[in-house]
Amino acid sequence: MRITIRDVAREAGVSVATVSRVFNDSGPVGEETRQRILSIATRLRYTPDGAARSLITRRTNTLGVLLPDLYGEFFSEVIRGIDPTAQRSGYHILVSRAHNDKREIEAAMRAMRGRVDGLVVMSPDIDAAALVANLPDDCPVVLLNCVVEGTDYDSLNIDNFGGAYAMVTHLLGRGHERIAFIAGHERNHDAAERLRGYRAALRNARAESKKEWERTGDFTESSGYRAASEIAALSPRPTAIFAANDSMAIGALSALREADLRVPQDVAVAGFDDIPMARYMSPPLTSVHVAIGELGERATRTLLHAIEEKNQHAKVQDTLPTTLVIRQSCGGDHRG
Amino acid sequence: MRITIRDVAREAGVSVATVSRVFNDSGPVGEETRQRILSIATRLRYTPDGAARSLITRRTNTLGVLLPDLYGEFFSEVIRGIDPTAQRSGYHILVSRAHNDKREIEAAMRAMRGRVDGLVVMSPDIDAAALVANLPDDCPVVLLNCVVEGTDYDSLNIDNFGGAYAMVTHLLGRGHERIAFIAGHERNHDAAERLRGYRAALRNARAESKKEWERTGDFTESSGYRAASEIAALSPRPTAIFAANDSMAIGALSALREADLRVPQDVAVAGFDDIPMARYMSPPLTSVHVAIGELGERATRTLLHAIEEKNQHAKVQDTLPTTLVIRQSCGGDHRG
DNA sequence: TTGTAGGCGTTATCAG
DNA sequence: CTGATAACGCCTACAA
Repeated sequence: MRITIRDVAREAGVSVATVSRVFNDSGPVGEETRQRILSIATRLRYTPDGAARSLITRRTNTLGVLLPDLYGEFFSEVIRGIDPTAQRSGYHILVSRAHNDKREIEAAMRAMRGRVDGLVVMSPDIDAAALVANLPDDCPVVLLNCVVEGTDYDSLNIDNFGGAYAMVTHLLGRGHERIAFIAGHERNHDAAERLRGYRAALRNARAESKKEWERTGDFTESSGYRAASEIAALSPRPTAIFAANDSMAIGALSALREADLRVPQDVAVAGFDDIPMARYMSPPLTSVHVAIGELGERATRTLLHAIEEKNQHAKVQDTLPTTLVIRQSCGGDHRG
Repeated sequence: MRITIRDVAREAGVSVATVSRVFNDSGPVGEETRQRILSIATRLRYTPDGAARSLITRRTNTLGVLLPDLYGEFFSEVIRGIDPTAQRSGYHILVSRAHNDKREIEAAMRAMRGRVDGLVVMSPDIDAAALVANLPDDCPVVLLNCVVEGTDYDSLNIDNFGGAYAMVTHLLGRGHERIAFIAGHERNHDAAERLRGYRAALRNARAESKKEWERTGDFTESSGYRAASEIAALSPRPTAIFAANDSMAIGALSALREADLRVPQDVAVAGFDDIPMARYMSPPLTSVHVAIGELGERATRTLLHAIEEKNQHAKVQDTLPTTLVIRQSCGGDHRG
């Protein structure tokens, strides 16, 4: 049998109102009474029932987090940014994964409705704004890495374009004239932006570009491996390979090694994300650094703010900057 | 203004009871009435309020997941096993992270109380059974990778001992006589078991063992790097290094490369976990494979079962087997 | 400083 | 097949 506020009240010889006041600091209570109630409550192991409380409070103290079926470091780092931030403000997080399927995501959002005070939605493939339209107006939402037009929603994106642009510019500066690119799915927003950055940098520098230098992978090591194998067989062979994420870059390193090509002497390699493992690759991997944890943290802060303001605030679209991390896989510090 | 079951009932000209029956299949409703209610509900975008529902149902349809501050693939893979399994049975997951600090974990568990129908607790450092004692008896719990004695709780562990034992035996079989080990924190249960497996295999084979061959890391690449650097400087130098997880093994590969030692000719390297990236290392990393996703999935199944049975079932302690994956970092298939 | 009582949105138990 | 109505556990005016 679950013990309720009434049990505590009876035991303490007071009314439920007084016990409630103690647990919410919501009114004056005699110091002696408060202590008695508190000690009885812990003895009875009483904890207010969340459901009952939020029924009347209209607050669940829970943040919904909707993530795509991503794998690897990205997932854990985002959560690592979100959870502590939420906890500090007294919120729990309800996590849900959904494949990038419109129906599935809508189902997930519907299921969250009424169970959360706000939502962080990460859906790099689908037009998230359309999905979010299913939510009640009073449920604050922050869009993470989403395709979003207009200023109706708070949103946070990575500077994918800028990061890719900078990396290609760097490679050009090192004298590379044939730079290949391993892209992600074109439906994926991050992937598309990185590809756009690659193309723009080549175009602006009036550098050569060829269709066959662009290969498409799916962010996994194996797809990077395959793409790099194909690139290595081209002639003339590109002198640099830029992969749209580190996992694919690592797959590429593996493929080049098997093709008996030296990195960076024969082919330079660069990745995107700068996962912790990047620096331990052989050779250490040059990459575009993304502060994934900070992404989660900032999204959470924005969401908490929206909740405070009852969603009546000016929405803000923000972009998280990226930085180049130059290591030996593209020649490193000691120019070679 | 939030729309409730009453709004739907009024609009449809029926009582709330009927609407409720439609949404729960909990009684006979005229087909025509049902359709009318359904269409009105979707038009009004009505969704039952979770709080109110679970107040009377005594079910939250939510599973709590308490994880330590782990990072990398492990985290995402566990969730990847848990979430779909939970979703299929109509459950959400409430995720909480806690450092391996007794107070913090207790706080997290207290906060979950009343908000979840069951709990998956992963706490490899602390005696979880003691912590769980704080929960009400009627809240089913599954312990993941926990130090647990007795049979009072459902629990699931990785065969850390067996995996380490098998790997060391394999290395001995390849002729290695000086095998070093990079351990994890000794407080960590998984780490401790892997160390125990290493020692037992050496002892049972009457192979030499030295205190200086055992180094302690913390499961990060950098700690593996440091430990391997030290090991490389020993003389006589060990001919094999077995790291308690892949991240440390990868750090070790990096250190050996910088010390101009060839892998596997000068020093063989093996890891534990077999993360996806392992096969793309240079050289491809030999490892002990752990089906992390399956770990999450099985834990969830067990928990769902416990919830069905109202926790009145016979508790089961289970162990997930591991398998050796031999790649080139320890000589590979082509014996060398 | 404390108690009383109404209601939050649902489901469940009865009658009809 | 359908409709009242009493819970569920808690918060919060309002009254004392």
